Amino acid sequence: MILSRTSQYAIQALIFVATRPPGEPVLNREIASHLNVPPAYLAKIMQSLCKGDLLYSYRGRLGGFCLREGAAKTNLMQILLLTEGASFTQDCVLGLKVCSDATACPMHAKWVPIKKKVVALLNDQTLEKLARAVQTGKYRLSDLPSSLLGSMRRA
Amino acid sequence: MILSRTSQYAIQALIFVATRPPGEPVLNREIASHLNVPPAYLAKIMQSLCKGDLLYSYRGRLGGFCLREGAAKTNLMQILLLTEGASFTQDCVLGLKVCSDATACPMHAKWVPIKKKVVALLNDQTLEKLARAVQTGKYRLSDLPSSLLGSMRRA
DNA sequence: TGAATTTCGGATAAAATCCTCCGAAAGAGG
DNA sequence: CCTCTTTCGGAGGATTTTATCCGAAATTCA
Repeated sequence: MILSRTSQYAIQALIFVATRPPGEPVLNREIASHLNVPPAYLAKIMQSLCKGDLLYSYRGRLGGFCLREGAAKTNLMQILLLTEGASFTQDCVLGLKVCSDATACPMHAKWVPIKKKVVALLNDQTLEKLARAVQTGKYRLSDLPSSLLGSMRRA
Repeated sequence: MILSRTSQYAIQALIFVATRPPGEPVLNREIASHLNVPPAYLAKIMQSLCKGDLLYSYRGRLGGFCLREGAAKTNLMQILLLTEGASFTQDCVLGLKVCSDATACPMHAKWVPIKKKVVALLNDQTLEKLARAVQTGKYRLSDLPSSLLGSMRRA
């Protein structure tokens, strides 16, 4: 409904790294298997997150990825700017090239307040917060073991 | 940020047809040129809207597309069910296969209320309402003439 | 009947997104 | 030094989405 797979993988991976002790590099392989995501594809995404200055990468043994200093304060909006591009929250819902308060599509007036809420939420949710939510055990990043899948789907 | 091009074209086209006198078929060609949308592609979309029981189609001279009786009361959610599929509002923001109140991703709790607002809006906006908004002249469906484009972009 | 017009249906092309592969570079440890 | 491990970078494949084309069927009108 909203995010590309690339964005979803990027956010998941960053949260996962944020749950790990800072300074200890996490392997791409480890992240991918924990998130159940294609490793080779994730590797590309991790690369772009390095270029976006969110991660450090280290090669060789003891290599892997670490959050950059301060990156724990990164919010989802900043991540999505990297993965979805700047027009992410700017585009018109109906796809008009120009749609502003001055001249708008028929959804504009009702849509803008909702979009503002979405943007506010994305700005508010930092890796730190999200990682903590996972660490408490109340929320999760990985898929459920298939043995539990049947019972949970119905919930 | 939210809708596929197909969905955007579908909604635009339906609103446009809804602004025209009911019972007078509107040509695909006319819709496409007014919305500035690829005609051959729009034709496919119109076809699927016919199969989704939103439109009638007539072939030959005096042919074209009309809203089905009662279709003016169609809301955007119903249209998107046709164009995006049923999972449109059900999928997890972070892409987890299972994400419910019982076992959720770390965004779930904050995301659900916003999603509810989006769904409520989509349910509330009918073709009738949207067409009327266009007819008053306050809102528009077509792109701006390029002569005005420069001044409006800045608004 | 025949000509013109329009949608229908299927095949196909183009572009974007998602994903894989592989050699090279860099680092760790023996 | 060599070997092993990891990310890097570029090329390429697969799938989905977006878009085009064309012959056939239906309809109108002369």
